[in-house]
Amino acid sequence: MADKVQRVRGTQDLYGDDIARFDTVVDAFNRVRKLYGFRRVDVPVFEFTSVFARSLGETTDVVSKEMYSFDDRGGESLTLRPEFTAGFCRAYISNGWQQFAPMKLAAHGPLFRYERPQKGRYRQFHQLDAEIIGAGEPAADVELIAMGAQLLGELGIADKVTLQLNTLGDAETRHAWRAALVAHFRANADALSRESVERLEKNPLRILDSKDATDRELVATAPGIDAHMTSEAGAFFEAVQKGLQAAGVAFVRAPALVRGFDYYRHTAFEFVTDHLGAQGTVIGGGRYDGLIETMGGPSTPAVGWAAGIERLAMLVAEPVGERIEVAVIPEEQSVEAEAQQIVAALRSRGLSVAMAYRGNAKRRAELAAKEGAETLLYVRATGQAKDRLNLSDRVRDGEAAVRLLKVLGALPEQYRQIDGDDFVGDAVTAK
RNA sequence: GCGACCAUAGCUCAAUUGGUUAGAGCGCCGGCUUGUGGUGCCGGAGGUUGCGGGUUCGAUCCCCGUUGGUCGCCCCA
Repeated sequence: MADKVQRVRGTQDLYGDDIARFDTVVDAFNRVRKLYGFRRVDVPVFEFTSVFARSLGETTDVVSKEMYSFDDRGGESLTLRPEFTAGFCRAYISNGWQQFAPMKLAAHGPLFRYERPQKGRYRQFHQLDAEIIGAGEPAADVELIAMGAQLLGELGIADKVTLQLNTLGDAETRHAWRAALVAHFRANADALSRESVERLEKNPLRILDSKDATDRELVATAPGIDAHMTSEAGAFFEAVQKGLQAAGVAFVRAPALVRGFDYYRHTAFEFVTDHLGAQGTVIGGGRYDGLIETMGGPSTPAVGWAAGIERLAMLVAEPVGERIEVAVIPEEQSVEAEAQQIVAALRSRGLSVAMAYRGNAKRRAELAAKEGAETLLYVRATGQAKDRLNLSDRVRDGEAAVRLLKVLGALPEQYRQIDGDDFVGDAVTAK
């Protein structure tokens, strides 16, 4: 139905558990990136189309058919960012950030790609992103990957994820390897899947991670990169592996692991899981030493990764939702003003408070319980100030007394003489 | 861009080989009960079965189209 109120395909309305999981991931990222000295940056959600077209490669699917591009009112072609890296590099060049190099940067936010939605894949999706710009040493790769590993550990999902590591070599290595692969697959082209025949022209490295069964047989006999590695590239990869071992980061060598975008060199890695169906990569990244220079900036080595927030969110344990600490329940309308004063006092002392103000006393209590409040404070219509309040704890676990005393201490002076008898189900004495 | 499966109340699902007023639970609204309270009971609102067409005496059920969802291919984090 054309006039139906509906959201755009591939977008999400996040609420409740969904957004709680989302926040769990982002909070952990912010905690961990500080431990490693990565500074927050924020770059625009849209850039000139050329920023992405040039960096990702004009022929890649992302650029040729998945970007949200549009002309603005001034006639400029703009594009909603399909990834973070290109924007980071553009900012690095635009702002002369080489004065700060090496920079360790972190960002998170929405990205946009016009793809068919499926599990773990959306048209507006969200990523965490970490980059080290201006450091060409293998120790930078190690630090970056170690941060990813620690993030997964703090999210409690390290046991569901494996780090796959490979190298794409330097330019010379990559060239030689690519030529050998093309020769190998071309010789067996008639046994190749139709998609892989196309890939042979566009991106032959991608044949290596084809899911087609017969492709996989050819991949198994395909030449590896190691035979084509220059001694410099080999030494670099060796140093990365040694560093990871020293840092206690477990990994497996994945000789068929390649990257989607043209700009990657040397280290390539993915943290993958088999818990998410077809979209198993949870963090993916690598080194992109030539990118900033090809975009018109100074020759700058760099390495980075991106992580799918939605994918990580699906892996983390059931989150505990946000809870109200105290529910204030005025027995009837006549005491609502008084209840409002108490609510204001409690909130100003840092307690999260909800006030029930609909229906009869019974209904109000139900609404309060629904907020998940641990502590209930009833305000009665009769008696002295100290008698009008009744404080009870709904959970009644070992911490109940602590919670009750906390609320009591935050009450306005005239209410503090509340009777011990008014506490329910525990031994608190308030006097 | 390609393929498979799915589409019933706000939500999760029923409806016996196509059969007459399409049901339940939860949620929502109202009432009663309950003297420290997410209880129990009663009642109520809410559906042109995604949309359009076809077959049939008759379609939630079968067929075609369309829109949307889910999963996979592709791509990629």
